[in-house]
This record gives sequence, C-alpha cells and structure tokens, in this order.
Amino acid sequence: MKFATWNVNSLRVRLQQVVDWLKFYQPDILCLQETKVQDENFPLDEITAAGYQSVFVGQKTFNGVALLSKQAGEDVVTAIPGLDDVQKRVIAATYADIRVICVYIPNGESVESDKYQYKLNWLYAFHEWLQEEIVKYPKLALLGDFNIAPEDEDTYDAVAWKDKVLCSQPERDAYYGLLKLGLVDSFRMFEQPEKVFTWWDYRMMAFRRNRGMRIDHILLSETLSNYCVSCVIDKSVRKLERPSDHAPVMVDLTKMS
DNA sequence: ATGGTAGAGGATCTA
Repeated sequence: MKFATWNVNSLRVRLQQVVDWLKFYQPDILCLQETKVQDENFPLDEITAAGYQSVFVGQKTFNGVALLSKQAGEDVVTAIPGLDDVQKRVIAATYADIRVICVYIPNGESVESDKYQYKLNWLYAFHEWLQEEIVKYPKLALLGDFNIAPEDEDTYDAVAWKDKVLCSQPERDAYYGLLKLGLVDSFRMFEQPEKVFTWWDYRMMAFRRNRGMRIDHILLSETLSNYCVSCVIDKSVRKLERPSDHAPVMVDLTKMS
C-alpha cells in the first residue's frame, strides 16, 4: 500500500499534474491540502476518471483538504470536533482498519502574528482529538502540511530560521507532542541524504538554490510503522511548469500488501 | 535593501 500527501496550492490549477501523478504512482491514498476550491466546484469527474474516489471539504480562496483513494472510506470527519473554526484544514476517513487523517496545519505567518496564536491553539485542539483517535484506531496515519520543520536539519539555514515561524520551540514542542501520542516520522525511519525538503518558496529562486524546508510529513502509529519500507519525497514535480511550491511525500507499506 | 512569486479574486490577503 502506498499513502501520499501533497499540498497542491490550488487543485484547479494543479489538476492535470495531480491526475498524471496518480496515474504514474498509483497510490492507494493521496491526501491533498490547499485545494482552494468550494465543494460544489470540486473536480470530481476528472478525479473519478483517474480511478479514484474522493472526500473533501473546501472553502473559497483559502485552505481546503481532500482524500483521494482507490477504495471508499468510512466514518469521514471534516473538522476537529468541538473546535469552532471556519477554516477547512482537516479531513479523516477509515480505509479497511486504517485511520487516515489529512491535515493542513496553520502557517502562523510569524511568531508575532495573531495567526501564530491561532496555530498554537489549533495544534492544542488537534492534539486533544488525535489522542482519542489513536486509541480508537491503532493503525493510524497522519499526513499533511504541518508547517513545522521538526529539526534544524529540516531547514536550509538553521541560523537564519532560529526561533522563526515553522521552527520556533513552541511549534516544535507541539509537533513532538503529537509524536508522543505514539507516532513515528516515517521519513526519519530510514537513512536519508542531507538537505532534503518538501517546500521551497516561489520567490528568490529558492528551489534552484535548494533553499527549502521539510514541513510536509507522514506520521505513522507504531503498529503501522512496522509495515513501512520506504518514505520518499518526489522533488520532480517541483520542476514542472507552474508547480505547486510543495513536493509530494509518499510511504510504502509493502509489508502489509 | 524586510525585497521577491504565486493563487484567488477583483483590493489586498495568505503563504
């Protein structure tokens, strides 16, 4: 089984890239973030034609998440229960006995911003909900754009980004708080080269200079991690014309088959 | 030098 995540930064702009990617890699599940499309405009026909089912929750202009899957999901949840939030940032579904949660964690803008407080509050509420979910579902995968670089090695310049948004200690504490619930960073299960990132700013030729950050993650519950044989970042799509600023991340749970 | 680019939507906001 292959699970993947990709912040597409507008599904309508990236639709052909997503369809091509699905056809090439044939993941069992693809989590999308920043679809930026209202539900009535979701490109259902094109996704269906590619052989995938979809569940989604979107809004005008910003945010929006979706789960594309070969098999139908059950027990779909489209918000953090109990959190009063107009922003569409989470969707979860169960496939066989595996709970898949797709998240678009707030960016935060800067540590001085009100959006940073919103991010920390959101992470607290998400933690509370995830704690319940992982008890209910021992096989759980959490995929998405976390907008957090867990370690200095996940940044192109740790000195420049020290205590900045995406790297600040409260954000990293919240990230490791999620791991403490019983999740493993699939990327770090394996030996990896240095300077491997998932996001590069559109500006300042950041991609060409590999000035990126590793902020998109696939976290697996310990039960599920036993089946994981690889975690790769597909940098190739970032080189396409009109790319998303994020690259997809994919895990292979082949041992499960 | 606090810039630059991309997306949505139709002036700025978000990232």
